Amino acid sequence: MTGNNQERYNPRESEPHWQKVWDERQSFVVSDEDEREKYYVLEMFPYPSGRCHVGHARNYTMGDVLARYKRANGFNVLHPMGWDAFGMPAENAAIKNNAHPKTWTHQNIASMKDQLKSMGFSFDWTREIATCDPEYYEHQQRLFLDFLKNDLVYRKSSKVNWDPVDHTVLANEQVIDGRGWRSGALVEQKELTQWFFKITDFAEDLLESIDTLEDWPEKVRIMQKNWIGKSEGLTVRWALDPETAPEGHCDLEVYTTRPDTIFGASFMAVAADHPLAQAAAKNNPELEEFIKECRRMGTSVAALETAEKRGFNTGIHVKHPFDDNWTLPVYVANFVLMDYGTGAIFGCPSGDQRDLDFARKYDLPVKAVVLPEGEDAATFEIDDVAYTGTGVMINSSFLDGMSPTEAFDEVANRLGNVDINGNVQAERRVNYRLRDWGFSRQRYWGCPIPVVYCDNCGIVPEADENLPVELPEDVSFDKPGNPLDHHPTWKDTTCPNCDAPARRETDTLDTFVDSSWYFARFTAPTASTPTVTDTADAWLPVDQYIGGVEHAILHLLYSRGFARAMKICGHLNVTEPFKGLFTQGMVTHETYKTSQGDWVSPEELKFEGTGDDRKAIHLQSGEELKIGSIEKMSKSKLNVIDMTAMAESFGADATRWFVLSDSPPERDVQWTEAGIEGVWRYVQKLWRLVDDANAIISSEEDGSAENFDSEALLKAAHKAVAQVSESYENLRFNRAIAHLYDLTNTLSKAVSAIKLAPTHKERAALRTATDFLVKLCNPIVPHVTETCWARLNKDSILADEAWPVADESYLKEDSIILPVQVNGKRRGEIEVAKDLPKEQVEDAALSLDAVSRILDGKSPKKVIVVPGRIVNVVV
RNA sequence: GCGGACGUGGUGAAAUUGGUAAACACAAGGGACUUAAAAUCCCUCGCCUUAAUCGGCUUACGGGUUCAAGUCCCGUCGUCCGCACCA
Repeated sequence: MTGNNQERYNPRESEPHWQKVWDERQSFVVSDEDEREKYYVLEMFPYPSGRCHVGHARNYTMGDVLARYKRANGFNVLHPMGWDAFGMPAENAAIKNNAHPKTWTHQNIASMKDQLKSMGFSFDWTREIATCDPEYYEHQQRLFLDFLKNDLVYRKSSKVNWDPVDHTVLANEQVIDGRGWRSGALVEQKELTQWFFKITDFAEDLLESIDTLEDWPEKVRIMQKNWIGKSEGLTVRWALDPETAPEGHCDLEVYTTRPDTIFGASFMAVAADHPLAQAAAKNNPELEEFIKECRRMGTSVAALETAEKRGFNTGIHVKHPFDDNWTLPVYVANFVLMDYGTGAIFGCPSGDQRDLDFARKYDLPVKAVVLPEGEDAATFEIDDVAYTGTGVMINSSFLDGMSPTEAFDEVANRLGNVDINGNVQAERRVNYRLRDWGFSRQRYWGCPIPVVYCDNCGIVPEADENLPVELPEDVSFDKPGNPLDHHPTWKDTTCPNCDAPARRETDTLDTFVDSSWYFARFTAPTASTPTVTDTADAWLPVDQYIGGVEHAILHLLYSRGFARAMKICGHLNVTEPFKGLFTQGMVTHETYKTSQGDWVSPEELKFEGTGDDRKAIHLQSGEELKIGSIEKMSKSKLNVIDMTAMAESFGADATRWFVLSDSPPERDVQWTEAGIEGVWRYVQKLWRLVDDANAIISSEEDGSAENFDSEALLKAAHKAVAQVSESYENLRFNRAIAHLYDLTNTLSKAVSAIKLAPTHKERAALRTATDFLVKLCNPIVPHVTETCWARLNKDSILADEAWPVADESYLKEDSIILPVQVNGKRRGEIEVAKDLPKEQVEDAALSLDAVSRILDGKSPKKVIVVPGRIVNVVV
């Protein structure tokens, strides 16, 4: 390092400067007319919670690096940004601070947009959309009406969490230990008629097409497959014992994927909402109380399934399909879901852990019916672990000796021919775990559902010319419940059909609807129809979609379902909206709470002590805070670190580099600022190094003596181009950074090796290596590299420059170093020509001192030569 | 409870996907330069043993497959994400 330059790179000056230059030149504004090949990079758009946090920084930096890299590679890159702007926090702010959701949201958007701009992200801001703007949701309403016309949405009754004190519907998140978060009242389940999107129409296609999503992470594909949950089973009708059957009920239909275990059945269980349970409860107050208790559990599956398994014997009995004299009790059980299958099961304790736990609890028989290989039928017993594997049927009458698969078919065939109360007793049925998407919300801050209820005409779609159905602004949040419903006049309208007075739908759409098609709207953000089909087809699918793993199922599945529905309605022609998916790891942080249970932000506390004695002290009150678990950064838990706080001290470039360095992008990271000083030093070093190199490059004098190996420098430079390009291509940003450090170190050594006037060759090598380094770093640190580029006397800006190309001839290695192992342990290494024949490699390895010492004159048992990799001598 | 992942030095991690474990960094320690500090540069840095080399051990834990395992298989423990009204 010559180190004679005492100047420093100043991001405070350079960053706004280059942002202005890019802005003025419209460097990132993309045109539909461009002839070059398209590339659509999209990061999941943010909810405008107020400020961007470092998790956002990680997400958007990844997308930006890819966008800039692809642009330099000659693609016409679409890289838009917008706002997922409807949602509960805006209403909560309205209740808490008396801020109107619209004002609150727009202020947040303005502030977050400033933050994003200051980070130098290459978004095409001319395409910005906010889902809460009528210009956006008008088209969403159009989509809704098209779906309605095409039979893709419908109404049905379903359950919500009901707060009986606040008279309001609660989100699962607002139910804490079975109580409403504000009122503290025990939550009840309540039936409401709501709007549903028929995503199950696409279940089979959504499942099958997963195999075509080759650029998706395997884990997401597995999760979606499991979520759709296709199973092939049997519905079986069990005759009720007439003695015990409630009036009007003669059989009970269950769904099972294991009809082979039918002789292991020991009880029946139905959901609390099952008609048979309802009927049985009519003259059984205790059962009625039990059912009521089940309804107090909230609606989330996680809550239901983690609750203690409980059942209530209804006194009803069923007859076993293969034995009239065998009756089984019918229970109402809190773990049976009305939504899945038929809402009723038969319990086979030996073959299902949950059934076994239930049987042990209520002292029901446990009979093994599948014998694992290697066990003896006479002694095999189920203790407290159910056996779910395969084997041979036992204790199962005519099924004995069959495999479970054969037994499945046998049961299906036999019962398929039996008539019970006018129906076949058993039918094969393909079942999906996937349910239709209930997307009505009883809230204000969402897209109004454009339908009208007319006493004459019933449910009437709003006329197209009346769209958008706009949210009223004069709403009050004084009382709980849906402000749209409370509004004195808003719901009064006239029927688009008959002009009679009518009422508007007061439910709004789930915010997941907003994000299920925004990627399509970005392709024509101001069009007077939801999309312009040709334009959408030209841009879609999104080539690389980047966002958190937490969206692996719902958002991505809904979007896939919407794309199919939009295709049916003619808005798109693609089926799969996201060709490539990258799920970044979450940025996590400790959480802190006061003794009252209020969350405290990390900015409002200090630490005392270390290790086990570490204490968090609230700055304001001096109170010792409870240090909670490490969780995903979220506004609701206040464990967020502001995105630009670091940028204000160290610059956007250093922040961008920092969030990508070290950790692989798909891995969760616990946020820490440790290391940012090192990045700051690197940015300074890069700038200084370019400056020093430039001084040498631009000197006119050619020396005659070599200062450094210029061939080696060129080799390193070209190798870096290959490695860094490959890393960007595969979104392995941490590896790209390691390679960039390597090239920087090599270049830096060359520059500081210059003691005499450099030769012409040396200056040429330095020029190439320096240009490459600056270009390779540019996607991550675009501001400082533009400054460097200008320093190198270039008359272009880097944003317009093409990506460097590695010269293959520099990438070849003539000789390689092979490690030599003896019995799998490394004992030495040999340097050999790259294509040296195996025998000669073997000889070279055996002649190593370390090897011959161990061999001690004996000949080896075997020598394994893996070309280009390793030699292993087995003794 | 169910589904999906992850676990490597003081720290973040790398390992061409079964082939030299610890690349590249951060932190720490030592040194050079300086009146001093900052900045910068050089050196050391998994553990044990040794003056140093040599040697031995080491990828959460316990088994297994293989010439060879961080990587594949089985089990255990821990952490995180999702579970349909948070976004």
